Amino acid sequence: MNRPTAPGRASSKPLYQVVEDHIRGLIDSGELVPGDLIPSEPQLARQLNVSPGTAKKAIDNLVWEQRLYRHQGKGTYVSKIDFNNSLFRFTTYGDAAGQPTRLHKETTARRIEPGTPALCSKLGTAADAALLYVERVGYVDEQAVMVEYSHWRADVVPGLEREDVHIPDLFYALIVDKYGIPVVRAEETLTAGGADPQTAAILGIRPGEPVLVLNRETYTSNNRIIEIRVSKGRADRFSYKTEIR
Amino acid sequence: MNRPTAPGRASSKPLYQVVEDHIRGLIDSGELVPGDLIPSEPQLARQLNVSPGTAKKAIDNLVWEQRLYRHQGKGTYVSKIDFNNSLFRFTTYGDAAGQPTRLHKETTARRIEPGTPALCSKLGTAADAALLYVERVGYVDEQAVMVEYSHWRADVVPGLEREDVHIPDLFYALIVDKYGIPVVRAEETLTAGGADPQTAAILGIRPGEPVLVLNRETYTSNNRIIEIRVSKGRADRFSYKTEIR
DNA sequence: GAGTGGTCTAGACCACAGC
DNA sequence: CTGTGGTCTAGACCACTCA
Repeated sequence: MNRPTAPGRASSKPLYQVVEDHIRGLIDSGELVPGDLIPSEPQLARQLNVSPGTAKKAIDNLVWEQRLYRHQGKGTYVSKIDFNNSLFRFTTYGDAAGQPTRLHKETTARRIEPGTPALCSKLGTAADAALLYVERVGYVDEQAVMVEYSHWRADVVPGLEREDVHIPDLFYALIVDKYGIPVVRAEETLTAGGADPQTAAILGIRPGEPVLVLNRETYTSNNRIIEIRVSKGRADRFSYKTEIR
Repeated sequence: MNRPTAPGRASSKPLYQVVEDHIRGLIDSGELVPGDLIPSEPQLARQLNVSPGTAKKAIDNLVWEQRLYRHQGKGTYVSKIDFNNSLFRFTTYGDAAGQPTRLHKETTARRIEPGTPALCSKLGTAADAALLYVERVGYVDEQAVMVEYSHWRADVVPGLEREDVHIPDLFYALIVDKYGIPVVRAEETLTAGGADPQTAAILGIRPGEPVLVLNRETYTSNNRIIEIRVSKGRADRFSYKTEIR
């Protein structure tokens, strides 16, 4: 029907990239949200007039990028965000064995309060808009090892300020399941700092002692930020490991 | 010659993984070192009795893992280690613009000295072996922002203790070029800590003030460690950023 | 059994590098 | 010119999931 290696025109882009862009568009536009099933390989191939192998290669690339995942016999889905990739992965540092002990979080404060101009600007709200503030403490073996200070757009999580709404360890499960808000990605910046008095009191260290500081901005569809979070952890209990090649 | 989808026997491993393992073996054994050209796709296919497409897929995977890189028209090579992937990437934090200012390093001390038992054990030497100690300071705009304390197996870098041997900013270029030692990979662990007196004096901060601490172990062929390094950087000048999806 | 992805083959033509 | 990797096609059979 159409010439095998015929690029649409003007040489230009490989066909599999056209397919990739098509899928990426469906995701970025919000037409497909995390957890959705995408069209099957043969369907995509027919829709975009390419061979099945080319459609497969496009999907392969997006699977590599972790934007999609496959399930043999069922289909290919849009990835859900995986906070196990967070830089704030816990590693039992001082403990004898090297196994990653479970971190348990408790909500220690939550309220609606007016946001600072900086926060509101990033969240894309009016400069004096009310925000939901949530403070949570992470424990390992009864010992407080981290604190997180989190600000949300109050309009996207109505009712969450009520004390009787339980916040699970995996905050985002609640957001996705209860509010149906697609959490698409997050950006994290890791650095070190001295403990402020509040943090020091919670973690049981002296003010000024070193802590790891993680800033996170969480995004929903259309590149909108819905949460800004600062986490601080005891330096003797957190570290991050990689391999360079 | 052999049945198309016939797995060697016992169902077992996909053919492209067999090819991957073969190449990985060549690399890990030191038979191929970083920079070497690997056999071409058709050659690999013939050697291992698979179709060219399968060989290509195996190479694709290894390229994705960054163990190989392709150069169209020339061939496929074994990757050189890329320390730009280091967690200690510099980000001009306090500076107005966001451009990554260049970090300049100077060697401030080097000598042969007996290693501690812990160091010698990791480096695989006798418990009291002499090690090469190198101390370097990193500057940005004349300001010291990081220090690195490094220990090397003295036997692999003979003569490096002499003051007249210039150490370039990219230490590893010297190791690879002058000594021909393949630097294969490195492991890094990032955490925070308080500045020790020596570090504090160099960085111009008060002892105990927070610094980012990066531990690195550098590997050559056959999984042998040749260097153990600790880097400490001013917390207000270093950070590490990622995206979670 | 129908549909999905997973593996594998066997070719085609193109673009680039180096002689 | 030859050899390399880069793209693309058109099929085969297998393994899994679900109705």
